[in-house]
Amino acid sequence: MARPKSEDKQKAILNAAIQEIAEHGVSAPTARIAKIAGVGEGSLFTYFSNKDELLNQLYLYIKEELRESMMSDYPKTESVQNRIRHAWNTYVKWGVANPQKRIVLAKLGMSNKVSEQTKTQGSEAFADIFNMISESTANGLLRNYPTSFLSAIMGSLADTTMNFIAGNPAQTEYFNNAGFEAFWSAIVNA
Amino acid sequence: MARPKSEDKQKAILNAAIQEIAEHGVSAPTARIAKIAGVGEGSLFTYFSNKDELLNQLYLYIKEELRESMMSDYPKTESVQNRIRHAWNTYVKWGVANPQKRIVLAKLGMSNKVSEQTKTQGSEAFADIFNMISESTANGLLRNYPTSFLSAIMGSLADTTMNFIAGNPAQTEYFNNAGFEAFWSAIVNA
DNA sequence: TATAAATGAGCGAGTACTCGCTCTATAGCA
DNA sequence: TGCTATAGAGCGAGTACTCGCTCATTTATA
Repeated sequence: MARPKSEDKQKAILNAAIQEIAEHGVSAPTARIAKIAGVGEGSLFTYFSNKDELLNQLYLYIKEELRESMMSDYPKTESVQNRIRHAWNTYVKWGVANPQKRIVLAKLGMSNKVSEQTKTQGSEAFADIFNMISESTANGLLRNYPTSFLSAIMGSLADTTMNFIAGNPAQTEYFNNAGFEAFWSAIVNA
Repeated sequence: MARPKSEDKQKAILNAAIQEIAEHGVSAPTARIAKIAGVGEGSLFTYFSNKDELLNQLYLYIKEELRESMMSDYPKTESVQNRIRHAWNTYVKWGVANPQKRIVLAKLGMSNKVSEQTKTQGSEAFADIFNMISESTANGLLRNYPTSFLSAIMGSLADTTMNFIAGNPAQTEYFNNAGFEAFWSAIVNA
């Protein structure tokens, strides 16, 4: 009966926010984000009730994209090592291909503008990987650490790996392999 | 011939900045920092020419304190594994004892207000550890990765460990040992 | 035509930093 | 050992600017 909201504009705002926040931090002004998105500043507030809401939505938007990247061809039937390797590879590949999104995720995570609830919601998407690790710990294949600890180790070593690839793209293969080797040795039961 | 600057006030400002930035991020207002330090806002600018300068000095201030913590009883003559373990233990201990400083270091590091030069200067203090790792790689004791990569692995695994200890202080010993075990397995030559 | 999206000037609450002033530790002198 | 001149620390109201957000108006769609 009236003018409908446009999904395109919502995404334009989110993508503009990624650009601006990657470069200038979470304090990037809404005026600038709107300008880059090609909408009026007022419109930003018809799609997001306030800036905090935008930041929380942005966090979930990026996490969801990452999830799709990692899960689209997830090899459910292969060995645990192969599945973990697949998760590692797709994560690193995504991070290298999307440096801004990776930075924004990190900045948002540290910003105390993103609520705990949002963060929890963001990790739920990765339940498959979480469960796989959990089962492998029970098997005795992996060290008997809490699953959340093993996941966090994966995250931090993958992040470190991506940082080195970002600083030296010619060595992408080398650092990806070295990183995984270190990670696997760290978690596998000796 | 005139009134001398007070080292106490300078430190009061730096410590107030730690408190405020840990809680509210690098955008914590200078007015608030000055108030908590117990000095006039104007005085803040006689000790630091602008806010960026304050942030860079703060970064070095914290790094220096960390260095002292890690190096004060560094066992130069012991085995490599013991020295690395000592570095790990003192780092984790410092981080657990100084959660705010650890957060501030992370926030500053991500903020693009701290210059590359400052960051370089901040890592120079840890040359001893860097060299030890470098020699141990040459020995064949550690995996043949770039020393900077091995150092980064240590940093990120120690950080992850501290996060888990922070969330579960009763398990301090457990996570410290588990973290080191994972770290050592990750870097030692198989 | 009724409704809601779209807009950007405008608002008030901050922001980093300045400025004119006061206060005080020291140097120099007797 | 006092006394004073002086550089510069200390201060916080003021300044120019930026921020998130609103609202009156215009535009597009069911």
